[in-house]
Amino acid sequence: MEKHEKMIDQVLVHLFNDLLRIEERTLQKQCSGLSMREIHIIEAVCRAQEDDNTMTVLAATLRITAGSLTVAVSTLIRKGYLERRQSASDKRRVHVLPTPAALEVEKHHREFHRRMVDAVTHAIPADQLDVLIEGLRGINDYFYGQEEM
Amino acid sequence: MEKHEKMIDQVLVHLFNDLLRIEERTLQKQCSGLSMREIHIIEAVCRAQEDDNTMTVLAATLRITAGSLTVAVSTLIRKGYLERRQSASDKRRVHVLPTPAALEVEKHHREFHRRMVDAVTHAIPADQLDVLIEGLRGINDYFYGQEEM
DNA sequence: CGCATTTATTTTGAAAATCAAAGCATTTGC
DNA sequence: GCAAATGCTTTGATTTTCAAAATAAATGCG
Repeated sequence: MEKHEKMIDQVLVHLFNDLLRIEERTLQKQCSGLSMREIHIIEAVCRAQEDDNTMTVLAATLRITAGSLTVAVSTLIRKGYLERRQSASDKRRVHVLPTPAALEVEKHHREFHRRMVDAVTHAIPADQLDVLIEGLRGINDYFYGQEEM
Repeated sequence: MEKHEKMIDQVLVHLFNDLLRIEERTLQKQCSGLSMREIHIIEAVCRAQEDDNTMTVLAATLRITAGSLTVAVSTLIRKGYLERRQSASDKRRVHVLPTPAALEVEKHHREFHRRMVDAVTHAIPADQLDVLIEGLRGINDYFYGQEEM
């Protein structure tokens, strides 16, 4: 690979692998007693739209089985981060809701993301930001355009 | 967040999360019978320099304990992907080596990376690649500069 | 309506991943 | 040489995960 390509590969794989790891460590430091999987579940619950917070939808979002999610949600309820509420219109459905403790976790999470984005916008001159954005959008489109790659 | 910032966040977190997932799915399709952890271990073994393929070094690279690696390597040996070889100069050390089957897995892996990089270089005009790389390097520096964030 | 089917979730049982701590063998340093 | 350090494996326990079975509710069709 050429120099440019090496750099891109480096960034795609190692930087972003590490970013995820740093995110994990940062959040776990602030949310002691929670595994990363649990933090992700809390995140998904907090971000879910009204009516997209059922077990099946959340499990699909998190890409785990509903059975796995049931177990995880149960322990998060025991730990005081989530609540179950049966749907009134369809009693089979269970809506999962965040407690204030969960919202606090999500606040840390959003704060982390904001700082990450700040790091980018400060790393590049404003007039080149557009170019960067365009490039990123290209990558985005490419990959979402052919997931079966 | 502004539009730009949303885009950056989207790319940093979701795209690259998804990329890792796509990579996993692609490789697992081609290397049936291997878990993602196993594929990562094979990758690390294939890429390790001579003498960096000992248990302790590999475990550090993979960020798992030596104990976990011992178990995983044992099953990969049983499956025919790896070999153990005791160091002649220091009999405590164990070098882990890939079999031809492992090299084949790694070939798929490199091929995936090459296509990923191609996707990027095709998505962005060559003259703008530098800006992108500079931005990414900025992220890199920022995060490695304050890992204790 | 009433019964079969589908849908949403939980439970169960088992497998895999992981770790910390203990154990073993070898090397290093004094 | 002997104590301490090093490199690795084993052990025992915990966590995560899944597939499949079980449960319960809704839907559809005759």
